[in-house]
Amino acid sequence: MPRRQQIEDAASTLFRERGYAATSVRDIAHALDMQGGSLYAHVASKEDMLWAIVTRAADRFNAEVGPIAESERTAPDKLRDMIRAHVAVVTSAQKDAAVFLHEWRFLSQDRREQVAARRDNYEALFRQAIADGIRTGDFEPVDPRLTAMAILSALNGIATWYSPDGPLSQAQIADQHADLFLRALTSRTS
Amino acid sequence: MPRRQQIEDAASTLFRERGYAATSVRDIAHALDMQGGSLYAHVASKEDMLWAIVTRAADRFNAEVGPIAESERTAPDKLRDMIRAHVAVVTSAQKDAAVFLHEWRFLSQDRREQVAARRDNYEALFRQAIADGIRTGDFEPVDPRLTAMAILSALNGIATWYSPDGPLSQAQIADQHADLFLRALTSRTS
DNA sequence: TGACCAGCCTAACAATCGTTAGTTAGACTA
DNA sequence: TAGTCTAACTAACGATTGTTAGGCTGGTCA
Repeated sequence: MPRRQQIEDAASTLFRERGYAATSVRDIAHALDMQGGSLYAHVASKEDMLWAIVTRAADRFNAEVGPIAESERTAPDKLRDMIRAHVAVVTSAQKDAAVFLHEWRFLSQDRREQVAARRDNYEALFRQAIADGIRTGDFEPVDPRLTAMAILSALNGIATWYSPDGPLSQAQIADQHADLFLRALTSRTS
Repeated sequence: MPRRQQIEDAASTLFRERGYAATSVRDIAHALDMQGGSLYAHVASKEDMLWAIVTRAADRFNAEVGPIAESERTAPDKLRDMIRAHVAVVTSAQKDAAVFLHEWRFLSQDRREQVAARRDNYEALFRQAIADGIRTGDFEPVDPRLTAMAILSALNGIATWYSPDGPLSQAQIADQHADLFLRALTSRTS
């Protein structure tokens, strides 16, 4: 594994455990048996490491969920698979996802704005799927914005407590969440 | 308002905006037109301010939701009101709630353990209500632990985006969430 | 063999951190 | 009036922060 990625991985671990502001450059270097200053042969700044992790995670979410959102199928089927894909990213790239979700506010202003924009686009995929389902009558007439936020908050919360050693597998967690929210959305007067 | 509480309020604002680790004691003092060292006439340490905010928020949640959880009524009615009460705290004590939810990990180990224990007790109220509803046949046979976590993650997420100036009132947000999750839980073969 | 190069080291920088100590000005109280 | 309390100040402490500069080492390639 290239050195640069080892550094980002170590940074991701520590940023997740202690938070960005409470993690020193020397902490990251020490995790790799290096000296603090040596990091700067590979990285321009501390914020660059955070930026790399955040974009990496954002790319993952878009890559996994985007194609599903753009596919042609009924809203319930689509939303179910979007939820599953989102959970898959949260659990399989857990460290990056957690850093992405909680530490992005420590980026510089313009980078922070980029993240906010990407995040809004991403949330719009869920809003749109929900709105489509309401239009076709598959879903109850809920507020798409509020509901999308509720779903994503619940799914993102998984990053906080999930453990690969836990009693529930990735797939079980994903399916149970998908079931829960589809039951919440699906009209019962069908 | 007593000076001590003014300090905690200013600290709550800044801890929420910038995070605990990225907020200096001098920042807090400056927000009150004081000098950094002057704070220590009122507060023993920076961590003490965080501790005060965190316990204050935890007390609020227990005070509002606890009595409902202990009351005697059907599971759906109980859970609906628990959700409403939780949302009411999140929206009305937003700053404290956000600090409680995101910054408690910066406490010392024993205090952190106290918070973790209280948090687990609190989540158990929701787990229990869900389990009761399943036993009586009012709710679908979901995993109570996972479902409680999903609900609380969604409700806590409100602290991130809620604004009193937004288009939705506290009550609307609370009701829509309650509706959503009760629909998700309520068996349709009734 | 000799030049090159990535990878890491040491040492230091200016700034900022949480915290302490000693002091001062004004308001209450005996 | 003298004494005490409150709330703030200034100045400094040792430690740690992100970052930079310059030097050393081991292997790669001509």
